[in-house]
Amino acid sequence: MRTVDPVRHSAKRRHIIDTAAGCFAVKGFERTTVAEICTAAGISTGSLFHYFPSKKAIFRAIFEQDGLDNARVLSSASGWAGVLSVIDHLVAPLADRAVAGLVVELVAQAGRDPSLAALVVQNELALRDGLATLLSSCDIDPSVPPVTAASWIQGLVDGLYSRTSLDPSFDPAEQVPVLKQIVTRFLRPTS
Amino acid sequence: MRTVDPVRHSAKRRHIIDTAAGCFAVKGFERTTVAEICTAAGISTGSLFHYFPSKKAIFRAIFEQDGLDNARVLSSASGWAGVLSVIDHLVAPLADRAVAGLVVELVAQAGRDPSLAALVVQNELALRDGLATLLSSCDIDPSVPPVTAASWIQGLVDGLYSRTSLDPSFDPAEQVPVLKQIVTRFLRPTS
DNA sequence: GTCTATAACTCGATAGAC
DNA sequence: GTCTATCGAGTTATAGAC
Repeated sequence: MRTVDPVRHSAKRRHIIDTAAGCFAVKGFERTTVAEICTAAGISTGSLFHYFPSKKAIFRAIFEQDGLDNARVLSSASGWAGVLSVIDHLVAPLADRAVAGLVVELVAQAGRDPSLAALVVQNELALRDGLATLLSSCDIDPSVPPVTAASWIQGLVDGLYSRTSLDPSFDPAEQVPVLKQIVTRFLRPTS
Repeated sequence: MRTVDPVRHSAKRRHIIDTAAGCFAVKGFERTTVAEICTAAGISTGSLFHYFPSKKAIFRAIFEQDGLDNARVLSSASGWAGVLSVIDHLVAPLADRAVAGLVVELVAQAGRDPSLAALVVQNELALRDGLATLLSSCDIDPSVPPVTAASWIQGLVDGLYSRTSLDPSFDPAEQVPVLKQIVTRFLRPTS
């Protein structure tokens, strides 16, 4: 008889990931202690290490989850409206301004951990190719190759994150429509 | 009577800055030793510390120099051609792909050094405002505020750096014309 | 906790420009 | 003669091994 409910297990895992992401975003990776994550998540350290072997593993899991989320959103998107919905999904985390700091932490840690860097590259390429496939089915300017278009959508999203973290007067929520306008004028100049 | 030649002095300073920037770009800040910088620059450690009080000061000076360069280019630019020339200047460092790693180092160090972070913010805002002033004198879409347009040009340049460091198949030199096309379609949709 | 290796930084001396 | 640029061995702090 198995007493473990796989649904509960992954829900709890997800809860720890989300809580830890919030901590890392605010305080950075090194400065966040495992004890803080446990307190914030309302669990014991023993319980946490039942789900993750190390603090690094939690950090890594955040971005594995991110890759899975992107894949899910991509698979349920279609047409030009789908492209815009993927953009919405990519920028949604910025509703909490601190996540711009989380990305900074990611890049910093990736510089010190090649396997984390490999995960980042893998996620980026998967997103690029998924977006490119989606764009192929849209009525976009035929002079722009879909992979180029996809890369630049990623680049614009990167720019939104970068501006948010570097310019205190830059309000990402207010700038999302501008981002979509730029994408639209680039890829569908006549519409 | 002054025996110091200010031209020679600043030329040597500049030489050290450029050499160190190359080292930092390749190996990162912590992993490059001042001995390596000295060897690369063809000077002794004693000489290096005659020009800079610390290794951190050299790193900081790279971005102070960058801010000065940007200000110089901005002041000699005018009209739409000036906007494009500023973009050329901003992306020029990517001719050496390793500099994408230098900005990663900058972000990582800024996270640990508030005074460096302050310098970064100051440079970003100065560039934004300089670009906005330049754009005000251009014939751009009046529905886009110049400060918004300037921020997004910075965002696109950030995106180019970010894609270059994250996607090995992304060739920045080849993508610069695309960047300009995006900016043009965004700000001058009719031309 | 102690030890060692490494790397940032110091200092006194020297050479040469004015 | 004075003042500056240069040198490089020496000092000290620290990070990692055991």
